[in-house]
Amino acid sequence: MYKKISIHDIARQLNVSSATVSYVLNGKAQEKRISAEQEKRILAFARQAGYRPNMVAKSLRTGKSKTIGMLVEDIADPFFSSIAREVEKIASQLDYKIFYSSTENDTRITQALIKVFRDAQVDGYIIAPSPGIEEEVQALINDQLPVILFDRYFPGLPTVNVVVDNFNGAYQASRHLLDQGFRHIGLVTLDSAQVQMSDRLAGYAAAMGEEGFKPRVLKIPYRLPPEKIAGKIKLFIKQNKDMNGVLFATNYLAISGLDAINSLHKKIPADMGIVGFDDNTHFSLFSPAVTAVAQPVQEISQQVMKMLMASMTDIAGNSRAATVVLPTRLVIRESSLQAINKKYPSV
Amino acid sequence: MYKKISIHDIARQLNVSSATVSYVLNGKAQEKRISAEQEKRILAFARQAGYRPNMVAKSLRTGKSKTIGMLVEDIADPFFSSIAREVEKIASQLDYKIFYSSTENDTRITQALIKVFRDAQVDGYIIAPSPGIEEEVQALINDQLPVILFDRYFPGLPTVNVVVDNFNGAYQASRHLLDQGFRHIGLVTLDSAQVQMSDRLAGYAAAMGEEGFKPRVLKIPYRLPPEKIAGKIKLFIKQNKDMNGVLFATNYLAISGLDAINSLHKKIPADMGIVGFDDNTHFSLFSPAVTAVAQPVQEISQQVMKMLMASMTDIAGNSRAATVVLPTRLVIRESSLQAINKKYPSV
DNA sequence: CGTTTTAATGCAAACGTTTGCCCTAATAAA
DNA sequence: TTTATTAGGGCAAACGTTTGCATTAAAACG
Repeated sequence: MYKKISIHDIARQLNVSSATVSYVLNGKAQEKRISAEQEKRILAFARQAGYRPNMVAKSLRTGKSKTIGMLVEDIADPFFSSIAREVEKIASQLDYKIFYSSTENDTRITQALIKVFRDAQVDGYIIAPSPGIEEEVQALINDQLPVILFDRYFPGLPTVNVVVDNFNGAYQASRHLLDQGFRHIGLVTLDSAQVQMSDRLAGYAAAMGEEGFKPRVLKIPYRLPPEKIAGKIKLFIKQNKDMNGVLFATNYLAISGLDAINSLHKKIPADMGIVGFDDNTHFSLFSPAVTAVAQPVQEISQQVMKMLMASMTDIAGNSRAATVVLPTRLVIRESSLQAINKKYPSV
Repeated sequence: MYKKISIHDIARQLNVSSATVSYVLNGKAQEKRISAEQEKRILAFARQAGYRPNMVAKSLRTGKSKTIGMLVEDIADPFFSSIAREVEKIASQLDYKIFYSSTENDTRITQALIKVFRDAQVDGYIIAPSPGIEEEVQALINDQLPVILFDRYFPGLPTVNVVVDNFNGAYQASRHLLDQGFRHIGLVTLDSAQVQMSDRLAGYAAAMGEEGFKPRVLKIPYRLPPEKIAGKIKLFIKQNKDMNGVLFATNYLAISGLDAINSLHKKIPADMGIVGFDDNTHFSLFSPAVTAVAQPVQEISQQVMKMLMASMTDIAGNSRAATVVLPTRLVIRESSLQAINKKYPSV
């Protein structure tokens, strides 16, 4: 195995101490009053010898790893992977590396992953928390470790959170369907008590309430395979004969929902108007194109990184709990346009 | 800041040496003949004290980081993100963590990222190489570092590669279009000399050759925004009036292509049959559903990890260069069915 | 009873950095 | 001429492990 050159090797070759080399290489020559001449020599030698610092040793000594641990629900989910992409871009500019892992929204898995990150001494945590990890998150806070939660959070914990306005997103989507003349609207959501889901439910319910309609909600268990989801949705539709609109609370529920509606030979939007939560690159290519509540991926990522960097540079624990709420954007496409409007398919 | 307990702390408390503690904690008690009694004591104490090893220190001493660096073209691309997902799953079972980064298929970026990984002392590299990084890859090989290339590779380099049979994939797709009666078929591909692309081109050309047709190829420059891509494709179609079939060499080219064809008001597949390379969860929901050459994501990931682990456990440099070629699967949907077949839309 | 073996453990170096403190010579101040 | 200062840099500990090489006491051997 090849051998990398160390700071000591440089020191020996140049007859200086490794301290001097270290100072120079860290740009502290001035501050430490190393002569300009030495500085040149050392820099030149290091460059020519292809010196590369050993980050591991550096980490051991400084306690900083220049690494961030990021926990998402599923890195293959387009929402999370596009956030990961943006976060990575910003992180690399700031000279940070990222460990990603998928939690599958599972408590045990998430707990284990947090442990792994701790062992690896990551400098900061970016987490889309799964249910039941309040204690672990609290422990991170207690240990003064920088943590940002995103997409959802625990209302009781003093964390820094970055989320979208789920209530309004769902409210607007529901209002839009109502305004388009769909009166009997159902909500297909996850059987989850997580805040992002209950907010969406509340937003939907609020809009229904305004019209004096009572909500009809289908809650799908987590980790159900797509066919089963479609099956449940079919049943839901059959059991609500007069339902002529559906709001889907997540990306993949909408996908399964489309399947279900198609297989019932209902026409969208003639027979049923639909809106999905969380936009998708492909929704515009579906036929009909699917209306969706778009999340500002780039802003979310930027806020996450901004808040994380703030937490990391703050004098330990100085960063206050806070929740950044970003607006969603309703992207109106064909799937939610009432027949009367379809004469002008300008969208 | 809180302070984690170290092996020395345990040793002190228990009046043993840190060596003993280390042995016990690493399961070498037997081998090092630590008495069963001591073993119990130490294990019990460590557990109760919540001891967690410092991976950084461990890495420094052993030279192993239990970390893998993975370079993909774009983590937000569903193909790469789903591979990342599988790889992560296997890796975590093997107790490895993963750094992912997106190269954007850019030489400079990739070079920089490889440097970052080297500095971080990753134990192995999984790379979807961008053009122009032959030297860096060769350098990794020279330094006996475990490297697996996937999706594409450099035919000249003695690396371990995991790819799909791009030639046959494209050949079968082209044959399928021909067999469905589409005679004048174009290929929309990337302006890239990378092996996966040239293989797809060759497969397409071979099928055309069998029928005595001459290929018509549109090469799209890298990193062109979707609208521009669509524009070029429109032009391509206009300039080839008799063209009635198109094979798209990548996922996102197909997406832009659909846009282009729609805006020209051509009907798929009546006016034009199409097939995309690389399947997508949503292709089945498009209207018409899009035929695609599916890549075996799971197998790719498994092979990648298998080969990587083999490289890592081999006595340095013992792992021979090899190229694992996995078959693709043509998923036939409506977009490639000639009118005559559409009477039986059984697919 | 002297000599080997073996069982059970300890010592301390090493991994490559960073950093608080020390040292020496020369210059400036008094 | 003393005494402070300053410039320029070196020493060595420390970060938390792992591991080659002792070391010691008891047991086994001859």
